[in-house]
Amino acid sequence: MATLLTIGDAAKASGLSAKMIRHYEQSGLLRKSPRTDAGYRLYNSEQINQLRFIRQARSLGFSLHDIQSLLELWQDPQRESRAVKQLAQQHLNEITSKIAELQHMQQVLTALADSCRGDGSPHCHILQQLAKPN
Amino acid sequence: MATLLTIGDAAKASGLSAKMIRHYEQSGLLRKSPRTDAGYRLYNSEQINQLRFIRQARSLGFSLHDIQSLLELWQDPQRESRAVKQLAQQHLNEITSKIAELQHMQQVLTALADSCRGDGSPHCHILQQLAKPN
DNA sequence: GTTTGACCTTGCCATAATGGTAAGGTTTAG
DNA sequence: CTAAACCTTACCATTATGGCAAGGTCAAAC
Repeated sequence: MATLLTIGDAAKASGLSAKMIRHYEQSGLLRKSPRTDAGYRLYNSEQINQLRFIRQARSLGFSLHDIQSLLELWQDPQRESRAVKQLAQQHLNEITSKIAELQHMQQVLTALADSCRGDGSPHCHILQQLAKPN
Repeated sequence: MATLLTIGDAAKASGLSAKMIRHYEQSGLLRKSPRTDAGYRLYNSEQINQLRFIRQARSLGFSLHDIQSLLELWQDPQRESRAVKQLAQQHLNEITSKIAELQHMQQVLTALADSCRGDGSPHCHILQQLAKPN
């Protein structure tokens, strides 16, 4: 029953690109997959699940480095959920800082844009402000 | 009166790194600066102002590509503030989308983390969820 | 006058994740 | 048999920044 998919089908099934699947293999995130005689990679359903796992973790913004740890934890029956939660919490902290940073930019930039007429005249508060020797 | 600074002092005065100043020059953002006989770059106060302009635009998240446009607009007395405002507005839109994307991650990840005990047991809702064939 | 430390120069490599392209082999359908 | 649609590897590009190395320069101290 072990249906084997070539990389293109594995890509479709997982939502990743074939390019990225190769890249994950080459960077050690995935074990080298078996090949046909012609050298084509083949994926079984367990590996498709791993690819989906990776895609979902990527969609939450985890780095490949973190995902490597997550995969190891996932496959370790002896894992402590503490370790997983800690990874998640750290990543959440990074997300939160990035949001804060972007919101700060957003706030400053909004104020600047609001104070620029945006018409045909050369006068522009945005440029004035950027040019100020703060 | 034209006080000339070497690149290290220009870096200190502008808040950029010497490395980046060279990089900006090499990538066409800045004109090639004059050199001493020994080949040291020299910066006058006008150029220091440009460097500050760049630093401030970078701190608002503008790409170097956008900054090139901003610099050109800044130096063009015939500019229309419309053009500047449009750049700012586009960048603001990108910032806003990124914030939304990060907030979505934050929300999903917070819910996941909250539902993980984070203790010594292997059971972990985070891993379960990542493994689900969504 | 020489040494020394703090500069400066260029050039190359690395990062993170992804896409593109090119040159060539394989498989499948017509 | 041929053409389309796959697959393979290898290399290059992106974005902004940092690091390192090998070597030239300058100023101050001795």
